Amino acid sequence: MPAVINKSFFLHAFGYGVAMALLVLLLRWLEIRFFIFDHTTEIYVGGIALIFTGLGMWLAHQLTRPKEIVVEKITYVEKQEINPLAIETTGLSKRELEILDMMARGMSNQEIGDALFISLSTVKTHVASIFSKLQAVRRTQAVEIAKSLKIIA
Amino acid sequence: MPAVINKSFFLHAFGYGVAMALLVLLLRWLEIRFFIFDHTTEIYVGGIALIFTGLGMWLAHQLTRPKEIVVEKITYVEKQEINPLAIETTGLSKRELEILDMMARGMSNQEIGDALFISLSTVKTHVASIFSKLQAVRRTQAVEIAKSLKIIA
DNA sequence: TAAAAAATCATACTTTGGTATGACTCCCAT
DNA sequence: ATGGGAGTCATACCAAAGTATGATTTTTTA
Repeated sequence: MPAVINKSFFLHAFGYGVAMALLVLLLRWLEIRFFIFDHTTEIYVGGIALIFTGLGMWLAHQLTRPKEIVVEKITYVEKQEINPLAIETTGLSKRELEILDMMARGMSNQEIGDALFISLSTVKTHVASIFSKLQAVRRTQAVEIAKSLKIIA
Repeated sequence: MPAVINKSFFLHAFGYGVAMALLVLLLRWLEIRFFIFDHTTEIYVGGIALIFTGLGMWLAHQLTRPKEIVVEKITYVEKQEINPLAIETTGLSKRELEILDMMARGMSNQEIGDALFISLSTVKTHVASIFSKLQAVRRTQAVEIAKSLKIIA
């Protein structure tokens, strides 16, 4: 709506201009009818008026145009954020999430176990649980799913 | 802004009315001077031109007064683009890159072989070559390295 | 055209990954 | 207090992944 306001305003303003011109012409015409003046001068003057009105508008437009432009730059950076809601949905526990993250970094089960001071068996159990919850059958697949779900970065 | 448009429009309309009245008076005055004091037509026309130029400029000014703000929204989206130069550096062949991409999508060696109509052995050979070139020892690691190098998306 | 690089396949072997099952402890919530 | 979830560990087995080596064919390139 606000976009067409100016347009309608312009139409109204133009309408006023036209109305004014018509009124002047009407007055002139009435005058002519009484005093029998030179028609050509009136028409000539009317044309001059119209032309210079347009010229004035164009001039003003040319003069004020650079001032009207306000540039607002908005920068959106798509972050690789995690989605806590998605984590809730999958039902992954804190430990599982931790191990999933380490898997995504290319660590082996043994390395994960060593880093977390837990046995390889435990890691395997967690991994199996992760696969189950993410409906994956391979760790690379689990990582891919997790990333697509924004569970991990 | 849109709420005050109608109000300001009426003010403008009133302004137009006053302007019209003044204009008519001015024209009358010029006319009187033209006929009574017998000035040249050039002066009359020149006056008309000046007046209507001013009118046009005023009109244009009125039209552009609600300072139309041009909002230029520039959106930067950080794309996960691939870096061809990095691929060059690693020396990965076209086939290896293809297989690396499939690995990243969680596919097994067998699945990759089936998809590319090549044997499991060939896939393994390619995978081994990929690991060597990316200095990885596991596929999850290779994928992580490849992604960090922007070799794959 | 000959050498190099890429792509293919195979066989044998080791390592890691993944599945299944069962069990133990701890915590907290009904 | 007790059942259930979370975390832990183990054993056993099979599948998949990864390593090593060698070979053939195709394609590229110097």
